Amino acid sequence: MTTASPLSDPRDSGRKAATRTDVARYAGVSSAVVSYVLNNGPKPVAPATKARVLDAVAALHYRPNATARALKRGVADMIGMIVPDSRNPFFAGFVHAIDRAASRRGLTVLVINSDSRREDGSSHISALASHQLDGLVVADTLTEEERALVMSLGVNVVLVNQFRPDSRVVSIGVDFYNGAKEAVAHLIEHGRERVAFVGGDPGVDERERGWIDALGEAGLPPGPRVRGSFSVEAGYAAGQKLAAQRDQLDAVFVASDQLSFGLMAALHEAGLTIPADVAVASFDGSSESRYLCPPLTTVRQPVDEMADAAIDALLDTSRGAAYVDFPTTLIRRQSCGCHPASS
Amino acid sequence: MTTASPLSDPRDSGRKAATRTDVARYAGVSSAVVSYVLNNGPKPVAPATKARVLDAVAALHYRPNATARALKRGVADMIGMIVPDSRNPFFAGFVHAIDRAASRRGLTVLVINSDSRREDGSSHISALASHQLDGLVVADTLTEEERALVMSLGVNVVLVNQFRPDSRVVSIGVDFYNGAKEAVAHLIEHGRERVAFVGGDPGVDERERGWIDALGEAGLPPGPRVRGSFSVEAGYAAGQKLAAQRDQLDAVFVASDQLSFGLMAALHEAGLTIPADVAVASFDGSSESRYLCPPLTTVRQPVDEMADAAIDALLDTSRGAAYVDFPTTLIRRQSCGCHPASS
DNA sequence: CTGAAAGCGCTTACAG
DNA sequence: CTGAAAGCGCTTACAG
Repeated sequence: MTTASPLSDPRDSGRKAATRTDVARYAGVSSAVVSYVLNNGPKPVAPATKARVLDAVAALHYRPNATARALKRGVADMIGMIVPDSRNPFFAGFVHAIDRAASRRGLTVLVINSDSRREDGSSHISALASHQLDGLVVADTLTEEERALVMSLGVNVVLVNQFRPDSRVVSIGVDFYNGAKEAVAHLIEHGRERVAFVGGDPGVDERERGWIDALGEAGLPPGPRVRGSFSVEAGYAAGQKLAAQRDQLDAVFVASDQLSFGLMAALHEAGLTIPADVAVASFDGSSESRYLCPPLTTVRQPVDEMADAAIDALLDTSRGAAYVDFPTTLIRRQSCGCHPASS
Repeated sequence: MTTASPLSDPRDSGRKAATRTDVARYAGVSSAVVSYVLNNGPKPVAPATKARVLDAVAALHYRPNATARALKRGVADMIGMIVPDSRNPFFAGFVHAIDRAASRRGLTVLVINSDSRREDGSSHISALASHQLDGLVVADTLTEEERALVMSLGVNVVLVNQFRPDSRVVSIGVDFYNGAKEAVAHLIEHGRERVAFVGGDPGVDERERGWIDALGEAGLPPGPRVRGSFSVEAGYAAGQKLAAQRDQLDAVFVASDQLSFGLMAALHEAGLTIPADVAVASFDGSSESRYLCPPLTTVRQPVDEMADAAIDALLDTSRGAAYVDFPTTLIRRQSCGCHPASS
């Protein structure tokens, strides 16, 4: 049985890909010299020889085999990234930022969605690690068991956006607490006194604490609180729930843009006007937030800077465990009650 | 210089990862037998021996090296995917669907965003292909040169969602033409007579033809037409443009949900009511579309089915070049003028 | 049922 | 400046 694929260009079928040996033979040099030329070292090569090698590479359409290179060198010029769900705009943006930062350094990014692999326990993490990764970016909330596994992998790890940073590794995040506090304080400046909270699982989230404290400092009691997952659906459900108790709130602080997306849809369907009936302030600063109706006031996370720092930390192994907190920026748009700049 | 990283668990620092040889020695067998056990073949292994090997694997925390395996076998159990921008919800959904489909078959997906790598010409495609891929899913519009490169890679290729399918390979798409036609016909059923079009680059898009023909069959002339990229920003700009000539239209057919997202924001800002002033019908059926205000009427692409078919085509090399067209489904929500089901 | 050995395509220390 | 050779960690045909 031949492996010639009918899907590939007929002109190429049956023709095997050229290897370094083919190139060496064609150029009349050793395979070592081919490597020296292609890698610009570690040995110098005479210009004339180099030209011959390059000609051979072009003539044979030679493409180096990254797998063989990775096996020999021990690293694959590839970093792994674990996210809960890459469809979530916040993670989509983060993955993209990591991809750009990695790309600038000649690295490829291998992304694993844990939501589509949770069924096989933590084996997706091992599977990821088997690829000779240069490092691993974890943007997912891991169980203690998974954390232990990640630590034991022998690969550099950086945690991003964890609620509970780990003292054993580099963690990069934003100042959830003060970001949340600023947003809630802003709602209070608009005269809101019954500010609800919509967010994630109990106890782990600094944003919830920021919400309580901002209220407390203004002498206000916490409003209704709805916790769930960070999905649009959960936001929608929270919106329905809050709409049903609309007399108990005049504003909501939402822990993620994705949640706000669903929440605002539910509020609209219930006939509530934003911000007149309920003001909304959110968290993340996704690019979509600007296009919601009304445009969403949200606490921006500096995703590009965080991605850059994450890659740097991954590559610079001399750096010990540390927690790096990036500051957030409150983006004031209309959902909180601010007026459009142009009018 | 030691390579022990301060980022890894101190308990592991200095300890090198176990290899198949270590496991073999520990279990008192040959490395071949370790392979037979781990791969369930190709040779049978006595139960007692197998147990010893498994014990050794556990004791040494052995994890097979995927790179070495890929080098030896010639394939990496990995498929590549090229998308223009994984942040776009439509592509994010598609990547996710491909990831799930691949995951079910034990494959990993390596995603390349061409927008963050366009600068280096088509070298990102070669770089992708150097990883011993089992196949390549192309969800990006390629130049003729890039197409030629992809074809010459010697790797199975399937094109998804191309405006212009390629007769040389398997192409998987939806029936853009009839999907668009159905959406526009639906707007006409709502009594709209001046239906605008917002879409992509001139000439390449069957959705534009579907729009014209639906109008033509109803004896209606084409409304205003705005073309650009498929970004939210382009949709916003298109919305501003159409709002400025609001007297020339009473509906818009938009070629993608992402575009609709920006368009609706611009229409709202201009003080227009959807669907009262302008009805909107869109294309893609992203999960977000349901949460827009008002909920977006959109032509759904069966992304999961398409992803499954794409992976099947990639793996089944006996299948020749073909074009597979999936049917679309019109999802009627409120933006076209339909009333909510519940009221 | 088990093992010795070749080889996948690279890189690089070593020798010239 | 160039090359012969070892070796990265696997898989598998071949032999027992």
